[in-house]
Amino acid sequence: MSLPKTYEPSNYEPTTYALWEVSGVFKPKGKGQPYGIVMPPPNANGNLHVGHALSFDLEDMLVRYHRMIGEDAVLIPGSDHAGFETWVVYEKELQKQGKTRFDYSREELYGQVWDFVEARRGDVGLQLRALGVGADWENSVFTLDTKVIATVYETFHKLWEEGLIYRGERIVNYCTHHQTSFADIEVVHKEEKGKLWHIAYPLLDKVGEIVVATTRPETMLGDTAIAVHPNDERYKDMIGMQVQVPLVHREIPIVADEAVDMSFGTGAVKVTPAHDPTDFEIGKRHDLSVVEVITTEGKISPEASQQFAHQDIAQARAGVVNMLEAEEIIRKVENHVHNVGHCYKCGTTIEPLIKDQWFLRIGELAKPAIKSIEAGEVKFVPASKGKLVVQYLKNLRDWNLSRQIPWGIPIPAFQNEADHSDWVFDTRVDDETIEVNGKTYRREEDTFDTWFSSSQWPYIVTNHLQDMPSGMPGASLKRFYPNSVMETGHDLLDRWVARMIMMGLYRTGKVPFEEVYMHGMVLDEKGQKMSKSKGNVLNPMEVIAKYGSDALRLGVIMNRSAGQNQAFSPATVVAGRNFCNKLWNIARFIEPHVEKFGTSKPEAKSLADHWVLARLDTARKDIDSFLKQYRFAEAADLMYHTIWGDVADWYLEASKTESNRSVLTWVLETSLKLAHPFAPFVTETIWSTMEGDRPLLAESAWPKKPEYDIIAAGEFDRLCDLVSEIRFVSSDLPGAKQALLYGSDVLVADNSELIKRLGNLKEIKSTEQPQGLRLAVPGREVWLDVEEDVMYEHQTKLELRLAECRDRIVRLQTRLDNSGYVDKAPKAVVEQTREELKEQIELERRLGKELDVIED
RNA sequence: GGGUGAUUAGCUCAGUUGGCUAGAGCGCACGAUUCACAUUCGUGAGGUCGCAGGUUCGAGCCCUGCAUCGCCCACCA
Repeated sequence: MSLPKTYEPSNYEPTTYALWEVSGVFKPKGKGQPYGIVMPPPNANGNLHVGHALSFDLEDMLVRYHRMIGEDAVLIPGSDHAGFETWVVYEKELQKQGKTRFDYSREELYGQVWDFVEARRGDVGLQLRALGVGADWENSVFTLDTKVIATVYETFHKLWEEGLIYRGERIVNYCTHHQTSFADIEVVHKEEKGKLWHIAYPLLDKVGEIVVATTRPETMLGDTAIAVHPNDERYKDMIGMQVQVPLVHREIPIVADEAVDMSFGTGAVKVTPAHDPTDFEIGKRHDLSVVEVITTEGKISPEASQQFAHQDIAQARAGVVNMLEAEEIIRKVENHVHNVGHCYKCGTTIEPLIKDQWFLRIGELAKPAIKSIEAGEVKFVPASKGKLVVQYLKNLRDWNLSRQIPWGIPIPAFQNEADHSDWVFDTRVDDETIEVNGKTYRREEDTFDTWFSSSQWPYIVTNHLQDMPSGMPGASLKRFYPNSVMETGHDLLDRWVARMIMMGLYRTGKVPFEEVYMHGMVLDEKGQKMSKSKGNVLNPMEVIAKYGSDALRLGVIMNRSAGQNQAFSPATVVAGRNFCNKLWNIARFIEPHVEKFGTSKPEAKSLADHWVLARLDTARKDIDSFLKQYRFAEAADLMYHTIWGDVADWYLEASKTESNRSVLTWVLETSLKLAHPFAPFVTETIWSTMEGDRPLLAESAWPKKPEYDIIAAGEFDRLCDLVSEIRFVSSDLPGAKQALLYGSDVLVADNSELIKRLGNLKEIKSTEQPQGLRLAVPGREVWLDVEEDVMYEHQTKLELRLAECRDRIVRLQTRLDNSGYVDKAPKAVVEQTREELKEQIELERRLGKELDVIED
């Protein structure tokens, strides 16, 4: 025996992967129906987690399957510079060295982070290989590769030329710790307990005051108006009057604006355009001046208040409240729970600040995307995600593209030193200043939001926009746009998938992919979200080291449905590991019988032969259908049970009585093929151990329908029914093996050796004078030869079964007596019920006879 | 506040045009075993499918309401 007793994944996985890689099987062939998946690029800097394992395993399964059914399948890998994510990690490194970002230029920092990432970049590739992910490594793309930057610049330029890009002072979400702004989507809102202060502002045009309610009294230093609702009777008379801001004694107007909610607080709101998005909008409508109170460091600015200058926000708030109390103009303080934005990395409260940023107008881009999705040009699995994304696209506001971090693609824009409103597009981003038409322009120091480049990933990776002669390396990838399917986590629906559809349509006029499969999150064993801060992140490499890569794959895909979060289950991984070992031992059993591998044609002789061919063929068809519907867990489950149950437990056991080399060979080949997408390593390892000239399993063809006789296969089903009944009845019987007696029963007569082995019987004898327990199997004339007292013990069990059987008969009969059912249900269903009833009546008769014998 | 998902066996979960006695893995009980595999084999126990109504010949699945848990989105100061 050339294979050891148990499968040890770590002994084979690396060499098996090398086999694939050397053979070039993962590269596109250039002919056949294109099937391309672009991998959501993992962060180049860092380790994979189990969620990645799920994602990449699903992609790999799809690609392996489509390759085997003859398509030109490719998985194009990549890695992500992950702008902000990586920057956060690197900034911590800087901190350790006692440095900050301000000690270096943008170029220096970019270079440092590049080296930092480069040193760890290989790890991700190794981890992906350990997962068994068969990707086209030569065409791997890094998100900062020249071709990426070039395309991103083209896109930005096109958007600029078409007026879809603008630079504007807007309220941005600013993290004072990371010193950068964020897109709305990157802000995490949390409920916080705060206070609602009611503060009286004295009127200047008449005696009196107007009371406003605020959660942020310190921002009153920057108030430039009070706003009320135009329909609010309480304040109608005051609209247009001037009031005085306490503490700073600025005169500001009372304006009417529909954005004000009459029912909240006092119905009057202080307007601080510099630090609140709504206030900013009100400010624009009423042409209010803007006073910035809070700096990018999160301190009070000296321009706003000498008194509170350089204090942090909490301190200033306390100070302001104190002074207001001293002036006796706080009318009321309420407890108030409200949502506050936080940095998703460090938890710092996000400050809405005014900054000059680059924005992308979303409206015109979102419309075609919505239309395409609604027209079904992009199909979502699960379908509900399509509706969600449309909802999201309809409510999108303009996209802030600017990030104040050096690790990213520099924004290719320059500002006229003499005229700050004059900006030009230029890609010479390495020059701090450039000359255009005799004027000096200074470069923008900000970089793009990572998702701006990521949103263009499908057409960049496939070189779709590049003008390439067909022979050129990389030109062959063009046929993979639009991608066949985008497989990614449902958490990226908004920030990535929606944007890819928008940008894909914008640049190429085509949707970037035809289908989207969204997997759910892999939670920890207790069902909690995995996160670094909780320390419950599971490294897939540890799981692989313990159980093997295939076991991990089976463990994460089984028992899981699309879009649904689910806890990681070590028990399922163990089940996967055991399955691999089962396959291994199936191979060990069949190996001595194997004829030439790779060209086998099964010649079925016995009933079992016909049956196993039928079972594998049916399984193949059903796996096809499951995989086409992205029902991975069901496909894997079917594969698992067909191989373990049908092949191992029935067919191999049967072949111990009568073996058929050609069928055994085909069964092993076919099992390996069906299992390959789900367990690539162990199947390829076994495949390569067998005799015969043939390609690697990974490049072999998916099984085709073999020749078999459906009647013979059905006969074997009858035989299995009999064996199951024998086992069921004898499991209760005390003592040694039983003997089976039969009357005129051809199936039993022809297969007595087989039945004896499978039923674990002492012997099988033909008899004219039956005795013992008559077995209640429709169509059979068989008895278990047992002593009388044993029969009495068995009586209760029989009675129970008889009762159940009668119960069923009543139910079936009632159903058939119901004219509504007979008239309205499909004929086939009614027919089935009739058949069922006939069978049950037959069973009842047999059970009755069995009991009669005992009672006599 | 809006949206969305979940609720099925002791545990983790499948169950896609409504149709046989609701399934899997793990766990549990009983039994087996030199001859592919104890990472094994055989047998079994265990479920009013969250609750209440409705539609239907027929509902785990469709409709309405309720309850509990989760996730996402959101500029009520």
